Amino acid sequence: MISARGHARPEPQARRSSGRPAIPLDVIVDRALQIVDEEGADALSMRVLAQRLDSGTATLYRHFTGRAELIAQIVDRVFGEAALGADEEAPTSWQQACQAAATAMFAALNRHQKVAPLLAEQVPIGPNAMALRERCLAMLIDSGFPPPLAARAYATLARYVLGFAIQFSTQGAADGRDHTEQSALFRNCDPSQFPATVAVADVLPVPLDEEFIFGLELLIAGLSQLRDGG
Amino acid sequence: MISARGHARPEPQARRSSGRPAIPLDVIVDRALQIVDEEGADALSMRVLAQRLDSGTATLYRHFTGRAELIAQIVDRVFGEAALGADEEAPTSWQQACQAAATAMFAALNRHQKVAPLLAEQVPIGPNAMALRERCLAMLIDSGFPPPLAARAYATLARYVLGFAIQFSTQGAADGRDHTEQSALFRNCDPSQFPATVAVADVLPVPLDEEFIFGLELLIAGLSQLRDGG
DNA sequence: ACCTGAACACCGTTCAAGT
DNA sequence: ACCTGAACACCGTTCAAGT
Repeated sequence: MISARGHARPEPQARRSSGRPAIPLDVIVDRALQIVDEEGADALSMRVLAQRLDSGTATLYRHFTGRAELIAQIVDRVFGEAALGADEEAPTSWQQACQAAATAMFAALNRHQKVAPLLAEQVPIGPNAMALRERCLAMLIDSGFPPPLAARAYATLARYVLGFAIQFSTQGAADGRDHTEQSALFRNCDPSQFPATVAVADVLPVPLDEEFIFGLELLIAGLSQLRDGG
Repeated sequence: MISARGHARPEPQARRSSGRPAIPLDVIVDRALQIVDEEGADALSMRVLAQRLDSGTATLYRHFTGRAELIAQIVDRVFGEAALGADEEAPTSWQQACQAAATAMFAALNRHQKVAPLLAEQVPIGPNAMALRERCLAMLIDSGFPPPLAARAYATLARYVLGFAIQFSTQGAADGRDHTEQSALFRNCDPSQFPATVAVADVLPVPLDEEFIFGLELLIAGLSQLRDGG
């Protein structure tokens, strides 16, 4: 309330007329991620993004060379969240560290379910993605993994997380098929044609995070054997 | 050459004028897959597909309710190839059967590298995908896996393959970054900022199929332990 | 200097009109 | 009955013209 109407600038934050208060890049990426979260990746067009920012499409091309770069920044923001999540715990073993990192990435992609398909469009080389990869690889090497094994371990874990995260984007999506609906679909198969499918559908739905942990522990257990001289 | 000019129909196979020789659905899907293979998923538009078939976009909507259904059929065709590949070997253990199935799917997606992102758009429920899942689940249950374990095992393997296959679509793609170029990119990182990344990049590139087998064997070894009472 | 409306060449989808 | 041109409401991207 201090000097609320003191040396006020003309039009404190009016409707973004023709001044130069360029929109900060963070705000653009925030809004873009928001659109993806709320309405899906298909809903993110340069036009609607510009509109949400009270701007024009041409203005966006001042910040990004094109849609691909915008998407790269959205993806890297999610990697940033994953890095934060992985930091929360102080692991005492490389097994715990791997589990924490993979789970943090999984959680970040869970929070932003519609982002996963965007990961398929390009190899993540944003700063947050680079930092996260470096941290994981360094941790593995420090834990006694020879570099070739560390490389394979990281690649395997990363792709496992990605494969799982993609499942998010097809659940509760536009086609309205979520995880439990999907198991209902399998349960209603012709039992004479698909007996095994029906049998496991009866035992489903398994929560997705439980399915994720299941395979993650398999991989980590396998890595343990390899490292300790399998 | 028998009666080559006998009771010839008018215009043997001329330029698809206004007759009713409806284009067989297989041909449409063939052509669509061909476009995806050759020019990428983005190049597959209803317009260019119609053009390649000497037809119009509206005609396509007689065979498919929309683009989504066309894509579903393309995806299921690839599952069909995977099923054929898995059939080629007569496995003697569930471990071999899992390896064969996952490898066949991997190989099919390798042959059709640009198809992988399409898998992210919907849960595969085409006939070939259903049949492959049924076969795998039945094989696991027959091998003594309790249904809940079989369900998790299948989900884990399926998502692992998908996560790996997606990597295909980003290599050699429009951005011209392939697997070896990518490792070169990592090798050229700032070594003081990314020492571990540079260290493993020196030891790369690992062929993608070797990376794939590495994690696959980890998963199968882990499943063995679980089933035989871990 | 920075922003913008309007254009260009595309999309998926639909429908009245043709044969 | 089946096919089709042309339209509708969108895209990403660019550029001359505004302030």
